[in-house]
Amino acid sequence: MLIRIDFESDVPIYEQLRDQIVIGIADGSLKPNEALPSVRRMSADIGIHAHTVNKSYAFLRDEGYIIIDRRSGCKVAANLPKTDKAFTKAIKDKLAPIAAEAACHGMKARDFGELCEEMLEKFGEKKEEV
Amino acid sequence: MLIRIDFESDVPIYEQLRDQIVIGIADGSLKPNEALPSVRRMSADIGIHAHTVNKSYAFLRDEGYIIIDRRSGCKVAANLPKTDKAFTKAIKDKLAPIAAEAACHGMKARDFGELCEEMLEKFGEKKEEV
Amino acid sequence: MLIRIDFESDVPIYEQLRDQIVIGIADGSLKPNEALPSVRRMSADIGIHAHTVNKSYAFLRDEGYIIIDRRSGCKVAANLPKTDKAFTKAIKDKLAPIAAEAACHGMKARDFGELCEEMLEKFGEKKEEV
Amino acid sequence: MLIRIDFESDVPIYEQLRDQIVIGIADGSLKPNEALPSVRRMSADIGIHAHTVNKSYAFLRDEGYIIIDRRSGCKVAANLPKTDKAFTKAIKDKLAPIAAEAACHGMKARDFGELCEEMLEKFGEKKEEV
DNA sequence: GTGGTCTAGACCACG
DNA sequence: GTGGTCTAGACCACA
Repeated sequence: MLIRIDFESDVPIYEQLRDQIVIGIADGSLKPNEALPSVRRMSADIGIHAHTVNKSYAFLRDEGYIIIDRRSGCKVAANLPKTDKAFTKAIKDKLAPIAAEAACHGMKARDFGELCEEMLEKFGEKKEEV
Repeated sequence: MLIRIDFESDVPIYEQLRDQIVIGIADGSLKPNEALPSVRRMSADIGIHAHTVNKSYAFLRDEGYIIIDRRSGCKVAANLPKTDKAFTKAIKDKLAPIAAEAACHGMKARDFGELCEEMLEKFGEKKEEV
Repeated sequence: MLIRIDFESDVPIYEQLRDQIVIGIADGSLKPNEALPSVRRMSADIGIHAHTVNKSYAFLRDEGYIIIDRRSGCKVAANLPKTDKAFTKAIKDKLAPIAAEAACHGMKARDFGELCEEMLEKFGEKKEEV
Repeated sequence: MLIRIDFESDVPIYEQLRDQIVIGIADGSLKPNEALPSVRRMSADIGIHAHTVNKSYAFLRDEGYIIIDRRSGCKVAANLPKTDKAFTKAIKDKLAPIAAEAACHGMKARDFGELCEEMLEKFGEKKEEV
């Protein structure tokens, strides 16, 4: 699980870290029940404050991606959350501005759909390799 | 062109406004060459400071969505930017964390692709109605 | 004398007009003693307020490029101002930020000098053609 | 790094500040990777509002001169932007009105070229001293 | 009328 | 501590 943070990005570091862990789970680099590096370890590895790692982990826990156990550390949740109505709505809200940008730039609905589909497929492929 | 700002949201107001204008252009509520409300007018309408509106407009101008004409204020660009390599990459970067979330929630690539495709189609439909 | 104004530019229109007239004098499109279009005519031709043309003309007069005669209209000055110490200093001040940009972008002094020299030579060539 | 702002000038303060920082980078007063004063510090030092400094910094960032690091504030970019076609064109556009003025004042192409060359050379000399 | 600049000062997120 | 956001309101240049 390689984490790459762009310190010059306008995206907060804790959010970049959270995103990359979610991507790691999606593509199988991180498997259910697999242990995550401890907060201290992770912060040392990528050179950021433990505080910041903590924030990312807390978000991931609240979203159901990971389990934080005071004694045994963190691990990826065995049962990842499922797609439900609320989740679909949340996804749509996040997608709306991006889809609008694509539409303004003259992208065809079909092409956009395929591009999105491919992105998910890639996660699936990587997962099988692992 | 109805603008709705969520003052509770952690998304900056100027970004919400920017997003909604892009969506407005995408769905045809705002047509190329159509005039936008003046900075003062918009700020009064939605109850935010003129500075904030200004910032949104400046972003939209830099991204090629609107034109700020020295004589007459702001209007939607006649020639919206086209899809190019850089844009596709930017879109993919924005999409990645969302796609990963969907994957983690067990969404099928096919379903995600269709969901995305439908979002763009909706813009097209609304546009034709207008 | 063809005038082209970019209404979307952040450079004020009166300044664009002033600049283009100076360029016209430099390249010989406008010769000493030649009459300029009246304020009214110019404003109608390029579709801007007479007020704005007036401002440009007033600047040009103050800088010694043109003569404004209440009765006979405007004409290019017969004796254009000469290079003196004050002018050289003014030029340098305007040049400084541009030169600094060039330096930061790794441009060689020699190349920058040649680029500048060529720009002036072009004016001279056009002048001879006229 | 001494900053001098002319509050009487018609050139916006944020632009004066931006220009002076670019000049500072050009002449070596500010070296790549060197930290810039924080927004607050700079605003206190030169007696202008933090907003105004912020605007200058944002411009410099967009132009590639400085890096805004989420952790430690601002520093001069390690890899300054290079001269490309777009940059050369931008330079020419900025140079055109100045060159025209020089031509009107009877300056020889050769002299103008040398004057420009010398300006860049000065930056180089100062840089070596540092 | 328009957008742009600047100030003053509050508040927040980030690290 | 840092930069970023937002408000409030003054003032200006432009057209």
